[in-house]
Amino acid sequence: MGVDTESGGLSPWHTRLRTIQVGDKHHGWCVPWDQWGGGALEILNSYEGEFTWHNLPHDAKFMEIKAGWKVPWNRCHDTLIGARIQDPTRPAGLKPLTSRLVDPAALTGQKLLDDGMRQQKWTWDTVPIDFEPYWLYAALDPVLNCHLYEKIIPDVQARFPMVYDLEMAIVRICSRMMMKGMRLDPGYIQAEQLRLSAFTEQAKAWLKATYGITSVLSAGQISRVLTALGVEIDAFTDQGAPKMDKDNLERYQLTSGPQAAELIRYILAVRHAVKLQGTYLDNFMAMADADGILHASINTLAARTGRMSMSDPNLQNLPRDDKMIRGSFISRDGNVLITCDLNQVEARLGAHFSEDEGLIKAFNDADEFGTDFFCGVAGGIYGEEILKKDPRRQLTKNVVYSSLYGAGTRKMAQTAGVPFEQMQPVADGFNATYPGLQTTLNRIYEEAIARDKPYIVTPLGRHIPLDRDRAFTQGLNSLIQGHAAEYFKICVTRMEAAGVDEFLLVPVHDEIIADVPRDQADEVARVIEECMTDLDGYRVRLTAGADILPERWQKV
DNA sequence: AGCGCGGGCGCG
DNA sequence: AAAGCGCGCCCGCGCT
Repeated sequence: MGVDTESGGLSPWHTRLRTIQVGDKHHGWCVPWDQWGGGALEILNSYEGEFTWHNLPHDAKFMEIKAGWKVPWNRCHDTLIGARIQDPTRPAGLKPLTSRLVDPAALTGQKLLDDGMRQQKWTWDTVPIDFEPYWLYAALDPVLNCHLYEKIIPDVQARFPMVYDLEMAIVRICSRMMMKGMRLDPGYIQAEQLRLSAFTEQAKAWLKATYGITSVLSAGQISRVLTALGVEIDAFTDQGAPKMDKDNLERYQLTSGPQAAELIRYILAVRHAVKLQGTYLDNFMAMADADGILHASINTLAARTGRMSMSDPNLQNLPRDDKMIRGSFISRDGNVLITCDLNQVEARLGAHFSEDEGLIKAFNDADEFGTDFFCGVAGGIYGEEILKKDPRRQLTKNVVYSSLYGAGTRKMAQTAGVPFEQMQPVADGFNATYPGLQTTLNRIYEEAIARDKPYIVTPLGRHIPLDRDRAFTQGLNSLIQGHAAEYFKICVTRMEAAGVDEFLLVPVHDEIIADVPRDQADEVARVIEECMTDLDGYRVRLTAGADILPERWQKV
């Protein structure tokens, strides 16, 4: 049975459920929730077979929160998940997908509905349920979904069985995280908003009065003023516009006179303040529910590598070093927040996949003797003991990570902030001492481009497509990032099996945040660490470290 | 007014 | 021969 819902908007905490639709390959029913909701639930409850959805976690929120219906996860399929496993780069919306895989006519209804809504200025909340294109194509959705099911799910279950099982488990666990949501501290946020806007207003007034600059993001305005102040602009975007990003402005700041330097200092400070307030604080408040809980959306299969993404708002890119933004999130009463992240998981998987004896030994030594991995690697390159404060350690670290990402020596030097000539011997020394990574990088590239459409295969059997003209830089990184993503997802399913899934809040690529009653914190932190640890499944250990945060999402 | 894009910037 | 990977959100800008 195919199931779908229509609502007034995307968030069940801000909009209403309007219809529940059910259907099979030949019939679809569109049931208005207000009038006949009980009937729809009757249908769902009396059915004992398997359900198919397109973007189950989205509908699950409305079904559980608005309809009070418990999703029978073990009887549910998701054709969106299946489609993204088949090909993560293909448009995966219900209608584009159906038109491609089943019948081109699937797209025609969308246009009628769009035109009608535009003409009448209807939104998803106000379009009348009896507007024919609305109910007609709502009822069609579960029908299309049943056709899609046949094209996608058996194929995915046959070709990617472990990946599909893992992704369906993650959809279930992350749905629970979304419904739980994160608790905000509104007083704290408001105070920070006021502090930031006081600065921004004063600085903007100064920029306008002194230089006529009305926007700190306008490259045109800024470059004109800098030029007038004697700065020679020498960096440009692909389109030929003056490049006014942070790196270049900081460069001009160092080489220009005091006036230009002061101007740049203000521009960067305002940009930073605007970013913090606009991207983060304002959105936190705007998107919170009536109880001050923020239910950010998790896309469990967003990136082609299998990574998750988040939106509305994205909680995976909160500033890390400045504690202010993360401080907006607090534990529930009587609870503490726990964060647990995998230790250097990409570098460890790089060592694992490279099969390089030196890199593997460097990790094993570091784990066994509690020493620093990068000091060990640097020691191998330079043939002498390297201490943690030695600048050669940082250079080595840059070379290791850049290599995992397929960067060339030029980019390595740029990232490290050193001249090319200084980076070259380090890169050469690394490749001579630890040749496995280069060999693996080349092998993966050759294997991938030998295929009709280039792709790599992860240990779980996931296919990650590569762009042919970028395959060299994507290849090894896709394998590492892709397996890190699926390993992390496996860890999360272990947490569910261990019974701590009820505490989980947010997945951040290699880190999980949890909200735990204070008296269970030590025990849960230990369990989560254990779920993220694998001591013998790889050529190096995969380990994790948990921190208990007494109040806010801030390391102490 | 709404849309798409480029540029910019936050994270892992 | 040499080649940084993956996201989401904000604003300015040109276009419709």
